[in-house]
Parts: sequence; C-alpha cells; structure tokens
Amino acid sequence: MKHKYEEVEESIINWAVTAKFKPHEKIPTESELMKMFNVSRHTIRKAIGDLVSMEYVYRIQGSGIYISDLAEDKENLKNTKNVAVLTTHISNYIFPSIIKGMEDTLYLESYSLLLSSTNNNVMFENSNLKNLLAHKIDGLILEPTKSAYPSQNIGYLNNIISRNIPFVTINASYSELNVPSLRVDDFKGGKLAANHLISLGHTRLMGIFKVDDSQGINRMNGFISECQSNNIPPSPWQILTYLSEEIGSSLPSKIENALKTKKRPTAIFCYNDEIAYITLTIANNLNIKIPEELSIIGFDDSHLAVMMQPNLTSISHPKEQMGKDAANLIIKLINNNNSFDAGDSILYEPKLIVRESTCKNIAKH
Amino acid sequence: MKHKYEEVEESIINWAVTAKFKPHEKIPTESELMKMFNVSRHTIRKAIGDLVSMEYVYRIQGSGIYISDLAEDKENLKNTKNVAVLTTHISNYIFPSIIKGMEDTLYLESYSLLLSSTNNNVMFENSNLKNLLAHKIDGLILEPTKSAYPSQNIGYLNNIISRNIPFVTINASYSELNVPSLRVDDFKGGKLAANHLISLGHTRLMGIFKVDDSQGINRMNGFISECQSNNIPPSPWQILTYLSEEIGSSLPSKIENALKTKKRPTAIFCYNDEIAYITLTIANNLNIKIPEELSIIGFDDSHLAVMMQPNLTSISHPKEQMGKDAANLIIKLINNNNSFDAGDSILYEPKLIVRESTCKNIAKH
DNA sequence: ATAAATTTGTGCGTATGTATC
DNA sequence: GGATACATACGCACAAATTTA
Repeated sequence: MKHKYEEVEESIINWAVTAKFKPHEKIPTESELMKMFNVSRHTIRKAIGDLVSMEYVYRIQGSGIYISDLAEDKENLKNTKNVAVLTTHISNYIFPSIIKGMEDTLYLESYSLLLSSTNNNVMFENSNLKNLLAHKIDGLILEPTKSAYPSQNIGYLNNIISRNIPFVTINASYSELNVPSLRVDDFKGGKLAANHLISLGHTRLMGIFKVDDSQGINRMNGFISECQSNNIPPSPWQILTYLSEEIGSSLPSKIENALKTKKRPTAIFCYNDEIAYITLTIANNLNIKIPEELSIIGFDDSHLAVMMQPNLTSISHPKEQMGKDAANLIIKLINNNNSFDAGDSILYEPKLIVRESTCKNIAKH
Repeated sequence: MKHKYEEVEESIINWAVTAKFKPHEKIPTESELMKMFNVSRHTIRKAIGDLVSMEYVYRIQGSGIYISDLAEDKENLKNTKNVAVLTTHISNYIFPSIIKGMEDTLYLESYSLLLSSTNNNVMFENSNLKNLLAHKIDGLILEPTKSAYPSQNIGYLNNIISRNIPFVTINASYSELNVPSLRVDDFKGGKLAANHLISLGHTRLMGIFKVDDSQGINRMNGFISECQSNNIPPSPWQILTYLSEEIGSSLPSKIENALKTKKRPTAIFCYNDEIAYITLTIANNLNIKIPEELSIIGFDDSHLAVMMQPNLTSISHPKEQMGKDAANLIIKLINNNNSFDAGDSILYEPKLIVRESTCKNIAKH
C-alpha cells in the first residue's frame, strides 16, 4: 500500500499530464482536497509541497494552487537524455570535426547535446564540471584539461563516477580513474614522424612539444624513442617544450632563436599543425626555404595542412570517427547501466600523410 | 523578524558552506536541533525538508541528516551565469566561426556556454527549448529554425520572454516577438550578387534558393529586385527553390536538369557556398567550364570558397563578429535586467568578394 | 472602498510506523 | 532485541495574502 501523500501526488500529476487542469489553471483548494482524498490537511500540504519542489504546481497565498506551465512536459523530459561534452575547445582547429561526429550520432538517436569548453584552463574545467553536476546529465564525454598533470578536479570526476553517470574521456585518459578512453596512439605518432624525417636522411632533428597535456608528452617520448633507435642521441637543444599559455607569447621567439643558431636543425617535428604553421611563418621571415632548407612535419592533419604553402606533411588520425565512437559508446553505457570493460576503450592508429613540407636532407655538413 | 524555519535553514546552510560540517558528515539529529533552535519538531522537519529539495543535505531514515556533497558549491553556482546557444548547426560550415566569436567573448567574461543544435528541424528545436527551460539559464542566443514559416515553438519563446530571460536571435528574426536580432542584410546581399553578374554582361541568370528560412527568401527577393531594376524580367525557370531536406536528395538532379537545358543560364547565384560547391561539381561532370561557360557566385564566403577550384566568388559578412556581438549583447542584457531597444539590433552589411568563379559573359547568343 | 470570507503559510503537539545501529 | 532517528499522519491555532460580497 502506498502512502497517502503519494496517492495525492500521483493523482495531481495525472491531472496535469492529462490536461484535466491546464497550465495556470486553479486546482481544488486544500480543504477540498482533504475531502476528496479523505486525509488531513497536513497530508495535503506535504503532497503539494513535494509537487511545488518538483515544479508541477505553484501556490499563491490567499489565492490557490495552480498547475505549472511546464508540468505537461515533465514526463516527456524524463525520456530525453542529455549528454554533456566538455572539451578544451569547441570551434577551433580540429574540434569542429570531433564534435561533428558526436553531434551527428547523438542527433540520430534523439539525444540532446550540451557543449562547453575549458580553454585548457583547470579553473574553467572546475566550474564547468560543477555546473554540469547541478544540471541533470545522463552522460559525460570529457577531454581532460592539462592532462599531463594530476587532475585537480578528480573529486568532481569521482563524484560523477559514484553517481553512476556514464563517463568517457577522449584525447587523453586518467590513470587514477577507471573509465573508457578514446585516444590516438600519440607515442606511435611521434615515432612515425621521427622515422619519416630520419628516413629522409635528416640527422639534425628538432621537436617542439606542448608538455602540459599527455598528448604532447607521448608524442615527445615517441619522437625521442625513435631517435634513439636510430642512434641519433637527442640533445637538449633538440627538444623545445612549451605550455599552452606560451603559444601567443614566448613560444614564437623561442622558435626563432632555435632557427637562428648556426647549427640549426634540418627538420622539425611540431606538436600539431598550428605550431607547424607558426614555425613555417617564422622560417619564411628568416628566408629559410621550406622544405629545401628545413623540413617541417605537423600532427593532426587538420584543414591547416592543405591551406599552408607548401602543403604540410602531417600525422593523421580519425577525428570525426572518434566523435562518433565517443557518442556511440556513451549511448551504449547509458543503455547498459554504465557497465563497461577494457574492450570499450579505443586507441586510434596514427598515419603519416606526406605532402610538400618535408624532403630529403640536402644540407652540407 | 524571519520565520523560525528560515533561521534554521540559514544556520545549516552556513554550516555547510563554512565547512563546519563537511560533505557526508552527520549534522545534529532532529531532537538535538529542536533543542538548539528551541523550536518544534515540525519546524525542524520543514527546514530540513526544504534543504533536502535544495540539495544542501540528505536524510537517511533511522540514521541521520548529512551534508550533501555539492552543498559548498551551491553559493558559488548562483554567481556563474549560463548562456544557452541554440543554432541549426554547430560544427558545420560557417557555424564554428560564429560560435568561436561567442565562445571567446563568453569565456573572457567567465560565463558558461551551453550549446545545442536543431539540424533545422522544428521538433528538435522544440525539445531543446523544453530542455533549456528545465535547466537554469540566464540568457538565450537563438538561431530560428525554419524561419520562413510561422514558428510552432512560439509558446516556448513567449515563456522565455515572460520569465524575463534575456533573449536574442541571430541570422533571422521573429516578427511576432520583440527581441533584438543580429543578422545579415540578405536582401542587399542578393542584390549585390545579381548586380555583379549583370555587370559582367550576363542576362541568362539563375538563382538557387532555400525557401524554408528567411535568409533564403530575402536573398531571393534581393536577387529578383535587382534583376527587375536592370530590365531582366525573371522567368520561372530562372528561380530554383528547395527545402533543407532536399539537399541530399532531389536538389542535385534539379540542378543537373537546369544545366542540361539548351538555353541554360550563363550565371548562377547560389543560396550559399555549399550549394555553389554542389553546382560546381555537377557542372564539372557535365564538362561545363567554370567560369568561361558558367559563372557561379555563392554566399557566406566560407572556407569552402578558397578550397574550391576555381576559387569561389561569394558574398561575405562578419561571422565571428556576429558571434562576438551576440555574446556581448546577451551579457549586457543579463546585467541590465533585460532592458533593450531597437538600437541593440544589428543588420550586417554584406560585401562582394570577387574570385575566379565569375567572369564576363562570352556566350554566343 | 471596506469588511468578511476564503485560502495558503507558519508553528506546535501527539501518536505511530519503519529503518538503522 | 532495544534504542535511536527519521517518516507518516492527524489535529489545532493563528498569520498573511487574496478574493469576494
């Protein structure tokens, strides 16, 4: 047997959803409800109080109890699922491709998509996570911010896990958390890039790496590993590292200095196509010919690669597909009560795309 | 003097935010609270009941009352504003540019951005609006869906207005609603395109227009108006209209048929660069040389324009700037208690960008 | 325009049920 | 099993806002 207040609540919700009483229409008074349900005023007040906090009805002192204007939709809303997507960027660079994959997939399955971005700023990741937790979300696709460092927001992520909200990461993963991740094999990508340059006869290699996310660290380690395998011991000046915040400030002059040295590199592997573009521009200003005097290879195979002159050799990976896969996985988890195993994670194979910005080493030693 | 239950609530909220009791920590029992505040059990239960529905605390029958894990953040969340953005698309075509403008601006002002898309589907606009209304949003930037037709979702939009939630539209506007709108002068854009083709000596003009959004209607009217001003009376076969849903299905064959006619046009104005690209591809297949045998002009000056061979002549307008302006306007409205006037709307001036896809008419008559 | 009636809001007391420890 | 603590339920009195006569 149900509690009495529950019976009252269910009846009134029923009035609302069947439009027996329409939005803003007055329903019976407390004393009438007492008689109708044969219960005390306390019970009626408890029931109405619950309905008010659920926003099915609202009360006006001295006037009456009225149906809320959203009451009819409440039941439908229970069936529309919200997937939150929190990435470092939304509208820049390769992110539209990734998000397009998610958007298309989620649209087909009638899911709603809530997108936010962190600008690779931990504080913003924090406030966005809080915000999402306050909303009712049914799943979360997260690109970790500053993934090279231990996450300061691990508490919120654990909160999501403890609430059993389906949760997957893209582009990077958390060693502390057991959640499926979809990411590129950046280590292998770094090896591929180094191998390409070495096979072209280059020995004075340089790598430029972002070191505040794990993608950069992995690409750097792959690059160094491949150099060592080919007996090209990496020396400190071969590796230029930077943080996200430096892109607009100190990084360009660092690159310029590296290109001004007498024994400048004959080939550079850049963290991504954006850095490759910056490097190309600096080389142009220094009258260094690409690729004859300097080979440049990027990463991500973005639209920038074919917009640059010369077209950029780059490491490619399936961006839109990762978005699709992430969306399909989160849908699967939502339908499966969040049960997953190691097989749900995907490590994408990077692929070398040779264009015009790399060529055989013709420097005189 | 406050009500007693309010005093109890405030004290307990204070315990939570000052971390006198930490998340998941047990607070005094109901009878202890009765003694502490010198009130009845009923008053304590009323206070705790409110705090439960506000998610500051949770109760376990037989055990006690505990601080919720989000309690500490509740106060901060009141200060983070959420701006919802609902557009037809997010990650396609010119939308990343528009959204980048919003994202950058809102990020700088510490606003959170909630993005959703409708795919130009009225049902999806409907469910997304419901969803946003259920969430707590502080402002809405909306691109109307199927803006050539009277909006079926006008009820929800009126709901937003009656709640005094700041609300602006982009790309199109609602004649039924008094809200600021930021949009391109599509009529003038249509005139510009027609004028360019006519000034190149073309007289057999054709226009391809999407007619389920007002942008297409306005561009068509501008095109026709300019033709008439130049004594080139538009005949039915000069105007090809289509609906969003036809792009992947019947539209290409319609275009192909138009290009196969004996007296085919010597110049075509396309609703946007995507349609221009489709038209160009069809023309290529029919061995029609662009621009020698057929001039093509697009609209939007998207990235497609410079990716096509030959580069596309197009009508340009400030996309990222519109995003920035929309974000700044919604921030202003949020800070100004939603007071606006006609001066807040912006009509952007379209600009002709001549590239390689249009040339003088050299067809023999 | 005012007073009375109606309706919701606050607050106290009591009894009994049920889950936890 | 017993004590504790929250949950449900009834009743009463008065306050405050609104509606109606």
